Amino acid sequence: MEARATKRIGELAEQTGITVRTLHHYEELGLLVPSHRSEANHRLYSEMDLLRLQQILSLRQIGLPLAQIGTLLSDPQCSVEQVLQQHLEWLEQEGERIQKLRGLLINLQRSVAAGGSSLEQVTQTLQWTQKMDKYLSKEQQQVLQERHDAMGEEAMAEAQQQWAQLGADLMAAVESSVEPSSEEGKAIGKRFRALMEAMSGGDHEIEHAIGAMNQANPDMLKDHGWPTTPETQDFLHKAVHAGA
Amino acid sequence: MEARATKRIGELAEQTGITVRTLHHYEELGLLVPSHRSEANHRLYSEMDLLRLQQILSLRQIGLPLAQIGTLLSDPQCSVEQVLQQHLEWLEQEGERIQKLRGLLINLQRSVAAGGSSLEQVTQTLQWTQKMDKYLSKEQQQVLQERHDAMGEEAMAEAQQQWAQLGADLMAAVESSVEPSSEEGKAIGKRFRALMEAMSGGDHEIEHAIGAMNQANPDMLKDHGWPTTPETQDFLHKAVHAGA
DNA sequence: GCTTGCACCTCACGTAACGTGAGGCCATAG
DNA sequence: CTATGGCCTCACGTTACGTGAGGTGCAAGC
Repeated sequence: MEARATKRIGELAEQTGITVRTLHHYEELGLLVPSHRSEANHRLYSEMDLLRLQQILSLRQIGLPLAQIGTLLSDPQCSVEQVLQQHLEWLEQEGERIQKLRGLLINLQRSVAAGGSSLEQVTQTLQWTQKMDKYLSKEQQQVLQERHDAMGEEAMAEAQQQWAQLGADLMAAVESSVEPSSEEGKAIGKRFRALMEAMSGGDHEIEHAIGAMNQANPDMLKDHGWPTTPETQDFLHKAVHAGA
Repeated sequence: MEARATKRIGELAEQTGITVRTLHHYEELGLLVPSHRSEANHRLYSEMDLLRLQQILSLRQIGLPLAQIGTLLSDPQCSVEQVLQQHLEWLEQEGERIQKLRGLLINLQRSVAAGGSSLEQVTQTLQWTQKMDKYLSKEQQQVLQERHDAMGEEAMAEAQQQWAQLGADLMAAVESSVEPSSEEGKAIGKRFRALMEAMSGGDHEIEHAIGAMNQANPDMLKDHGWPTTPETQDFLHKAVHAGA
């Protein structure tokens, strides 16, 4: 019954492809305590120890935390399937998170390539997407993204231009006290509707969400030159209503 | 030019949805140092500070480490695109790693569902897949996996049975000093070839890799009851050669 | 006036899985 | 006799904070 422990720590480390420090660490955690010590207090590992280490490394290989491995190896009541299932779920969540970040970064790169590369540009885009996440579902975002992609360079630039022009006209109309219900007012309302529909594809939920988003934080629009005073808001609302 | 700093730390934290401790932390790192302190030594944040914090949070949102954010915000020479590109590559590597682990875990769950749920079973399977990774390319593994899947339950069980029977016969033949070149020996060789081809689909590279794998660590076979003595190895080699 | 409560302050330890020395013991090779 | 090499035991550094512990300044209620 004498289990002679022959392997020294360096050999064991080399055989299993890990470092000496890692074995030290596992001993600190109580994961793998060598069965013997030499008279010079050197660690001596037995075959059993080697087997246990192989188990540890196998479980580590799939990304299990060492604490989990410890309970798995010490507590026979611990269900292996359950641990695996749990870990798998964790992995899938991590995967989703990574993919989400990846998508975000790719979008960001496109935006940087298109616009400026300055930090402010990046921050703007990021805050914008953050708001998008808050107000629009993934499907709705995808719809917008697809419509955006389908437009092409020049169409985008033109739309941009038309929004800017509409904003200026709206501001001027309010400035010169035009009636929202007048022909001029209704024309502005119709132009707004047209641009909005071109953007959302006529999806009213999307339009509503965008409205809420813009209402909640006007700075985003203001930074793009769109008027955000209560008067312009009110005018636009009435003009759209009158033009319908 | 008097930039009055009005927001206290609690308000700033609430407005931006982070904790007070996080703001403390950012100050320790030098990421966000409030522009003023009250006479009671309370932190007072200005609008500029708020903007900087929003930048920090935006960059944090995409998973950038705080140190990177710090250099981005302080060193104007630091290229934003480059950092983004680098981070994207990092993310993709992480994603691959996660997917690989996910696949491993799913395979493992199937194996556990099929065989026993004991820890030893899991470790065996893991070590086996590890060796597979070492000796076979992804494509080769996929070929094996597909053939495995295509076989179905009973066919697998039968193959398993045939391998076991062949192992026993091989051992018995060596035991009773049968000549490898005899009809009985050649029969064993042919049975071996047949089973091997059924497994690999006739791919010689795969067969060679499996041979190397088994040669390098005989324990895997031994644990399945396959004879691994030099004599049986030798007999099998000659018998296959004679039967060809 | 005293106490309570609240927002704030400054340490300082804990987290996961080791890496990386620092300083010392023991044994063998030159 | 010393130089090297393997081993030993601390012990700090890493990431982005969480979580107290113990103290201070300020307003309100008793």
